[in-house]
Amino acid sequence: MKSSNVTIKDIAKLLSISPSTVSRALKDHPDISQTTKDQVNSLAKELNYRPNPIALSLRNRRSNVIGVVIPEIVHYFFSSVISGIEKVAGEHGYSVMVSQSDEKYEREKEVCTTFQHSIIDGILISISKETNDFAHLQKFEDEGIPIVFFDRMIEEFESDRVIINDYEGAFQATEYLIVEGRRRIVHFAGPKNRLISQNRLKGYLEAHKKNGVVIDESLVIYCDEFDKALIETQKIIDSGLKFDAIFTVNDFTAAGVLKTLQKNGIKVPTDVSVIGFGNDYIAEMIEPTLTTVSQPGFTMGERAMEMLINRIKNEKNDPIHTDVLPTKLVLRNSTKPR
Amino acid sequence: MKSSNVTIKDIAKLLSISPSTVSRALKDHPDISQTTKDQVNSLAKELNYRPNPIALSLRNRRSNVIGVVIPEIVHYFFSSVISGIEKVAGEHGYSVMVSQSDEKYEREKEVCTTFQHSIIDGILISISKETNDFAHLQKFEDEGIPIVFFDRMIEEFESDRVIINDYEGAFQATEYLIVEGRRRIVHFAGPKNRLISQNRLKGYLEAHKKNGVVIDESLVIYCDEFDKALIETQKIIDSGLKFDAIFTVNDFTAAGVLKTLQKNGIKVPTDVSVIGFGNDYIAEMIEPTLTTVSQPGFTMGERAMEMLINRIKNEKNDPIHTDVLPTKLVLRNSTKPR
DNA sequence: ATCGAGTGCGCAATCGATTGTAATTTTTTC
DNA sequence: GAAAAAATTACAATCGATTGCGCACTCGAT
Repeated sequence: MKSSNVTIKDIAKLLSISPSTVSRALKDHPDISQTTKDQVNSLAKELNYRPNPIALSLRNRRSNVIGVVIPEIVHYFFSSVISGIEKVAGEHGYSVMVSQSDEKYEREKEVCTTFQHSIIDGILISISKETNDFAHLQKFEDEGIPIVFFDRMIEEFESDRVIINDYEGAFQATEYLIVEGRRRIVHFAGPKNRLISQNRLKGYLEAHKKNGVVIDESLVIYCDEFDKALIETQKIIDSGLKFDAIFTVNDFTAAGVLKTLQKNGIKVPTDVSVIGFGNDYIAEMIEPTLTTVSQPGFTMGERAMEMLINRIKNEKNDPIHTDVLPTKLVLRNSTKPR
Repeated sequence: MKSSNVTIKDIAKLLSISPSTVSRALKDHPDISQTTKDQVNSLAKELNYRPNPIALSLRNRRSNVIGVVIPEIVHYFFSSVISGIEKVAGEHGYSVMVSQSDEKYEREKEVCTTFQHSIIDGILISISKETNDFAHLQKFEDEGIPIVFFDRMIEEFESDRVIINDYEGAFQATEYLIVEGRRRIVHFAGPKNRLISQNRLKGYLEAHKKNGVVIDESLVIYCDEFDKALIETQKIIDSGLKFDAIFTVNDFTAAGVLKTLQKNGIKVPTDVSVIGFGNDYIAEMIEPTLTTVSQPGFTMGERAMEMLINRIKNEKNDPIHTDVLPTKLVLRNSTKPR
C-alpha cells in the first residue's frame, strides 16, 4: 500500500470542515445539513474516496477477511469449493485468504497459527489426512473466531459443518454395482482415521447387507492415490483374487485402477465395472469415461461461507448446525448402461 | 477478530509502565534498561503477546498481504503456481489473497478494484483470455503498488514478469514430432490475441522452417478446450484432412484429441502422435499417457513472489525484469519412443 | 555546590475512521 | 429583544503500535 489515497481528512481540509463532519455526512447522519452532505458527497466522488479498510478494521475489530485452510488446492473438488467460497464471500464484502496444509498436520498447525495472530473474522477448514486432534483450532474458539468445517471435520469439535453425504453416495454406487449383477466388489478405501472414508466404507458395506450380498473383508483395500492404485490393482490381479467391480474412494484412484485393468487386458465394464468418487474433471477425460459419485464442491463452498457469515453476524446465538449435501451418481462408461 | 487478545497496553498496565516503554523494550531499544526489558519480555511471553497486524498495517502503511489474480484455480498449472507463491510468501511473512477472474475481463476488473481499495502491498496477476487493455492495472502503478505478471502478461504494460519459454517449448515439441518422421502436424492453438498462444504457434512454425518442413496453414486450428477438441478432432477426421501428429496448446485439449482419435480407431502413437502442453496430472492418467511440455508452475510461483517482494522492498530502483523459465519435453506414450 | 553529560522513561502525535459529547450557531418563542 | 430550543458542527477519545521529543534523575567533574 502506498500513499496517494484520499482520506477523510483531505476532504475535510478542502471543505474547511472537520473530519467528523465528513464522516457523518458520508453516512447520511441526520445531524448534518443537506448542504454539507451534498458538498462532501460530490467531492468524495470526485476524488474517488474510499474508506481505508485497515483503519476500519482497527476500529471495528473486524477485518472482513476470512481464512480458508485446505489440504491441497490442486484437487478439482477443493478448487471448486474455493470458487464457491469466493463467490459468496465476494457478495458479502469479504475477502478470502487461502492456505494449504499439504495434508500435513504440522503445516496445518502453522497455517492456523498465522491466521490466529492475523486478521481473520472466521475460518473455513477441511482438515488434513494426518490431523487427529484439535488443539490448534481450540484457540479460535477461545478467541471467539467462528469455525466452519467443510468436507472433512473433527467429530469431537463442536462447530458448524458442511459435509457430503458420503454414506449415501457410497451406498448408491455400491448398490448400482450390485444391481448390475456384480457380487465381488473391491473397495479401495481412504485412511481409516478419516470419518469421510469410514462413511464411504459404511455405505459400501451397508449396500451389501441391504441387498443380501455376502461381504468379503479381503475385498477392502486401503489405497487412495493414483500411483498406489497402479500397484495395488496389479497386486490383486496377480494374487488371483476374484472380483468383478471396483469402487474407489476418489477419482484419481479409479484412474489408476482403470489403467492397470486395461493394461492387463481386463475389459471395463464388460469384465469389471469401476466407480469413482468425486466427479473430478478427469472422469470425462479418461477412457472409458468414469462413472462416479459427484460431490457438489461449489455448493459446499457456498454453504460453508454462508454458514460462516451467519455465525459471524449472529455470534453465539444459533445452535450448531450441520449441513449434509446430497451426492449424485453420474453414470458414464466404466459401468454397464442400464 | 475478537477480543481476548493481549495488547501492548495490557502489558504496560500490568507492569505500571507506559506503552511506549513496552514497545521499545520489545524491540530491544537501547534506551530501555535491561531490567525493564526482561520484565516486559517475560510477561509478553507469558501472555502470548503478538502485535496486532492491523494496527501495524495502519501505521506502517503496509499490510504484508499480496493479492493474486488468476484465471481459473481448477487448472493444475495455476494451482501449482499458487503453491509456489504461498511457499515464498510464507517464508517472508506475507499472506496471500487469491481471486479468480474466471477468464472474464469484467470479473478481472472487479477483482482488481477490490484489491485496489484494499490492503495489498503488491499484486501477482495472470490475465484472463478476454483481457486486452490495462486500465484496471494502471491504477496500481499510479498508487505505487507493484505488479508482477506470471504466465500471461500484457506486453504494453511495463512491469516485472515471469513467463514460460512458450516458443522454445512448442519448438521442441514440434521438432520432436518432425524428427519422429511426422510431416503433417496439426496444431490446436490458443486464442489469437494471447501472446502465449502466439509464441507457441511461432515455435510450431519455426520448428517446421528450421527442419525444412513445408507449413500447411490449414493444419492450424484454434481450439483450446477439452469439449471443443472432441468436436474439432472429429471434424478434421471427417474432413479427410491428412495428418500424422497433433500438437495442442494445453493438456485438456490433448485429452480430447486422444479420446476422439481412439474412438475413430486411429492408433496413438502408431498412426498419429500427440503432444500436449502443461504437464497436468491428467497426462499420466489418460491412456496412452501423454507426452507434453512441462511448465514449471511451482517455480513460476516462487519466482514471481520473489520478484514482487524484491520490488516492494526496493521500490522503483531496479530496472524492470523478465524471467523466462525453461520448459521440458516430458516423453510418454502418445509419441513413439526414441 | 553546581554544571554537564548520560540514562531511563513518559507524553503526545500519528496512521484513518468513528462517535459521544461539548460548543457554537441559528431559529423559535414569549 | 432576550432567553430557550433546535440545528449544526467541532473536539477529543478510541482502536493498537510506534517514535520524536523532552523530562527527571544520577553521577562525575570542576
